[in-house]
Amino acid sequence: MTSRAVRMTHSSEIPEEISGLRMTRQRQEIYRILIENRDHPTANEVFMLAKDALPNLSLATVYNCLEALVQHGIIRQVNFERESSRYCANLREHGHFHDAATGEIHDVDFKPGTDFSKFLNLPPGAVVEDIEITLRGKISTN
Amino acid sequence: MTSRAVRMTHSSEIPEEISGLRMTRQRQEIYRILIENRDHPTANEVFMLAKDALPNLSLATVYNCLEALVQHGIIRQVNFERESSRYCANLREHGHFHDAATGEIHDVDFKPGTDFSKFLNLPPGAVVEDIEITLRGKISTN
DNA sequence: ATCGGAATTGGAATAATTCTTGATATTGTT
DNA sequence: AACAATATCAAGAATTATTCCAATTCCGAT
Repeated sequence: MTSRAVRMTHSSEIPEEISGLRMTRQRQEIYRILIENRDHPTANEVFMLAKDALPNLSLATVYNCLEALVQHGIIRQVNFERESSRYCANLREHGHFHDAATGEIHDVDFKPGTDFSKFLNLPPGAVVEDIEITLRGKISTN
Repeated sequence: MTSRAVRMTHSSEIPEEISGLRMTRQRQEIYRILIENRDHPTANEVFMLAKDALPNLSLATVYNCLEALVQHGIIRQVNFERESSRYCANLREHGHFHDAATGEIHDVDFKPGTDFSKFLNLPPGAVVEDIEITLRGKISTN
């Protein structure tokens, strides 16, 4: 009873393979870190978090793994301004709110059934494949 | 009869000063290029376009000028993925549509009166200062 | 005309990411 | 199980956009 996309291993919660991508120890660990760590870490932050499980991991490998996971639609890459890329295991369609005061990034879900392109004057013939919504502001605590 | 924000020079269409920023020859030229050139050029593209009017302009100056213009709200900086920053003299609130096939970037106006934050589940207390909408797709010609 | 602060220049420095290469590991095939 | 083919990994070099820095140069106010 192996599902089409995912094959489970006996020893771990993370499958051996996800949507055609072989889940090596490095990829598993990096994916696990992103699942447990929802604050949109950078490649370097992932690298540091992974180091104690995989002491001789290299940063290049972190980049390779993140790239592979992104390419296979397993995680998302998030860019804000010209800062380092951040990575995110939340695959729901969502935007990001950047708290200018703390630097924190919060996921922002779209209210169900919202079609943003309805509110935009798109160029004629435009077919939208992807929409990215990023908000900047602060969180007032009063 | 000098207006508060803008003082005109006799020889050019571009004011000597805009919202408190002294418009030097370099800043004028760079601003002029962005007004005439609505395809969101990069700093380097601006540099090349400005070279014949200002032969000994340096790229660092282009970056300085663009930064000054952005800081004073005279132009906008636009980032897409991890590509070079692009610059844009269109100050209307708008998003960007990236044609994946041609690489072109089209401005996308918001339909009047649209409040996008109404369709987002923002974190409690969030005060939105800025919203950025970027679409990716292609333009079908049939 | 002079003085001081701002702007410009050119080159060096930085930082994130990508590339390269050789070593290892994994898979499919016999 | 052995082998070849392929994929992955590690380490460091290379790249690219951007920023920094120090030395002029420019401009406006006195």
